[in-house]
Amino acid sequence: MNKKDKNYLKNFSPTRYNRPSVAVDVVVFTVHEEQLKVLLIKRGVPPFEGKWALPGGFINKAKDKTLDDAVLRELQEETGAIAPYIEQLYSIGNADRDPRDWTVSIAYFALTPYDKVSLKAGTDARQTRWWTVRNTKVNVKLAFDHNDILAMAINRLRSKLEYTAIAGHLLGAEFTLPQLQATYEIILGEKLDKTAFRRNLRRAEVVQETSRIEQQTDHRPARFYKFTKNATGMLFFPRSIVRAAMKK
Amino acid sequence: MNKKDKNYLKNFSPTRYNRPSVAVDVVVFTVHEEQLKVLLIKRGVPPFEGKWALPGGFINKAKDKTLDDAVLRELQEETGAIAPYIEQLYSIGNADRDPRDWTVSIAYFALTPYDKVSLKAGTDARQTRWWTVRNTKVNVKLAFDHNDILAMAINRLRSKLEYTAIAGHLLGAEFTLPQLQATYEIILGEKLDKTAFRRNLRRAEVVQETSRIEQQTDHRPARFYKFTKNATGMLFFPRSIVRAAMKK
DNA sequence: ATAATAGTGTCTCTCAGACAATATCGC
DNA sequence: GCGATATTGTCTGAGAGACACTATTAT
Repeated sequence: MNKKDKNYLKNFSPTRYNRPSVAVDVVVFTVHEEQLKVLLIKRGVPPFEGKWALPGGFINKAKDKTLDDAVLRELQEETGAIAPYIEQLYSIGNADRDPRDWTVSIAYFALTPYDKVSLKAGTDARQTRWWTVRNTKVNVKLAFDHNDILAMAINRLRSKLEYTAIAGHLLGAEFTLPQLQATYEIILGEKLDKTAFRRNLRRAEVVQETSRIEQQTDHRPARFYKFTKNATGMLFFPRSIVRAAMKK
Repeated sequence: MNKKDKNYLKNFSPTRYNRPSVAVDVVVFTVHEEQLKVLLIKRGVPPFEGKWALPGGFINKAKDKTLDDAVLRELQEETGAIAPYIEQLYSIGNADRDPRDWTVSIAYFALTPYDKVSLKAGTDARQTRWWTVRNTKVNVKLAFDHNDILAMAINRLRSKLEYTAIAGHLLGAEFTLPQLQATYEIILGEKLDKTAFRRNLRRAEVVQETSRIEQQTDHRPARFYKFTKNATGMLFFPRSIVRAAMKK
């Protein structure tokens, strides 16, 4: 920073301009009981009091150094959840989406295994629970434009499954290949070919055998696998892992 | 909105909380003289006075109804450009990127034919000009974290060429197939196979013949084509149009 | 042995990439 | 015709999708 900049900053007032509000919202997904689920909270304060909404809230300049900090903080505060995978989704901003003010929401989407989230029934009247996703919707009208954000997140999730292994973040550290394939099928809503699925996994070198085998099945037990790298989110397939989904 | 909401809003003060600043920035690309170019402006005021930067600026709640409004307004005000294709890129927000304040920037990227932009040398000291992109960079250190945003935009542009026809927005309404292929090759930095390129275009049904033919060439003249739909940005290929680029 | 699911082998048909052949302009 | 580039045709190897076959558990 040069001298002129310094001088300018001395006279700069951060509150001089009329600013929009800035919030972050998170779409947290999991898969449980053969269904794709999304984490929602019931709002305890206006506006939209009593309506279900995505977890989120306003940036706190004192607590948050970055946008990502804000997302993790809100998620922790509102749901107690720590999602192993988070990525930015889209930003929406306009004069009408929040009755209080011109508001920008930076939306994120996150993936977590079902059993990593313990929904403590908050001390206040607020409720948190998983809602089943059907097609690109939940069966409830959400606060603000959160139905739109949810639909976007679902589309992003589906298209990312085409060429990444991020669905692994919905399972535990070790998983069987039938489990992994079932996860893909649940989210995509269609059956995949076993041979092609495994061939693609093998070629992409994203999973590796463990010595562990399923116990007490009434059929041939499956072997457990784990992902090869820490950065599961960055596991790209050389070709689409679910080509079938691209057909139609 | 219910009664309780209304009552709440009456007492709501938009300036009560300490908010971050919100800006939009645009990475405008074109192709000219066999090179990918990006539109930059020289800053006329602190901070980073005299440094080159992406066009952009703060949201104006009075003038802008939406984020997209803000982008188009800033682009028009600062460069006189009207880009036929704009999409949101990414949002960056933290305490350090702008010395004035905790700032969120919502970055966009845009495509335009070279001759659609007339760079009027602004009445103030501000300069605007096209800079050549080499690899994922321009040969200058930009203000703020704009080098990072630029790199992101270039990567997004390249990967979008794999499966969409958006490069068409860099050309005029009518273009020859060799021109279109050359545009892809310039941006991707590698030669593409002519047969495969045309076969993919044909299968995707994204272009259609016109009756116009090149004039005064010293070789066989090429036919002009146009895109089949208005929404050129949404032209998806059933397969990657430039498979070669995925090899390596 | 049977039921049930895990895991593998293999065939076929499509298609990407390579390259050759042909077409059409100015000179 | 010649040089240059546009446009089309064809061959070949790789790989996706389909489906049959083998493996391993409990009963």
